[in-house]
Amino acid sequence: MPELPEVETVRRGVDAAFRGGRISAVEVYNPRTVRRHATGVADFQRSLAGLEVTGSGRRGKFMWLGLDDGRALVCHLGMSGQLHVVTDGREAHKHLRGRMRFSDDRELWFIDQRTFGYWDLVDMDGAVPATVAHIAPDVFETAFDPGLSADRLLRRRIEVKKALLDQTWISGVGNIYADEALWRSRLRGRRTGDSLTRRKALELLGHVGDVLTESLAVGGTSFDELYVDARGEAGYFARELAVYGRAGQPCKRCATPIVREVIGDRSAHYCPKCQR
DNA sequence: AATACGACCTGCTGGC
DNA sequence: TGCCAGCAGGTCGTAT
Ligand SMILES: [Zn+2]
Repeated sequence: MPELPEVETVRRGVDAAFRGGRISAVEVYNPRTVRRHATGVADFQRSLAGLEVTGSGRRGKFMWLGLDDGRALVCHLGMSGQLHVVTDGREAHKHLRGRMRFSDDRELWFIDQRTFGYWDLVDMDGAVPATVAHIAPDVFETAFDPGLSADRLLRRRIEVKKALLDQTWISGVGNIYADEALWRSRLRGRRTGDSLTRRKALELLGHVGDVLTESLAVGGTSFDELYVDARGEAGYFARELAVYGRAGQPCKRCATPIVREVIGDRSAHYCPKCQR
């Protein structure tokens, strides 16, 4: 569920709450939460206790908290993950997977219905954690090079929709914003990368940046309680969506009913008239 | 190298 | 009421 705007919204909330904070104890309630940590749950919990959160970072949908031992706590939200700043004594959530207590007794809760999200403690590899090094820069990073990215897309034989979901090409785009960027570009997701002009590829990348920026400005997209920010607040971009989840409803440009199809085992939504 | 596909989960909805 | 298929904001490992 959470794509770049949602993850960035969460990161900002967590950073504001815990930058400079010291971790006193960590509890993991579902071992899957720490499945990527090779040395296991006990080592994970023990290693974090006593460390200070020095800051935070994000690349695409991967976010992390920087720690004063030089490592990072990588947090991926998967399809349904949330991080909540808890300052009261609220009752445990049904999908509470992990809990981190700070020295001032505030807590960071990881709630995740489907358990595709995870926590991991990893060494840094330059600017990003080692386990994030294979992910391409997102469109907001200074390392992002639109010309280079466009050129790479033009050499791809896969559908553009699939390329947009490939986090090793550009990161941060998921199923919602892929469909929205394609609609804004008047491109069908079925088109292959090598069928685009360079100009069109650059236009697509521009729309990716625009839609992510606009969504972030209103806290991201929330359809239900599965996505809320670190304070439990919903985002408001759902009302701005042109195609995602709008099958059968009129295109906002030409009133033709939006069509749902399947590309690469994911739903895809488009206007059959004004997307080619 | 690039591409394709199943696996990993829980829960909700709609049809019979 | 029960049961089952289908669907959901993602990524990774393995096989071609
Ligand atoms: Zn249209």
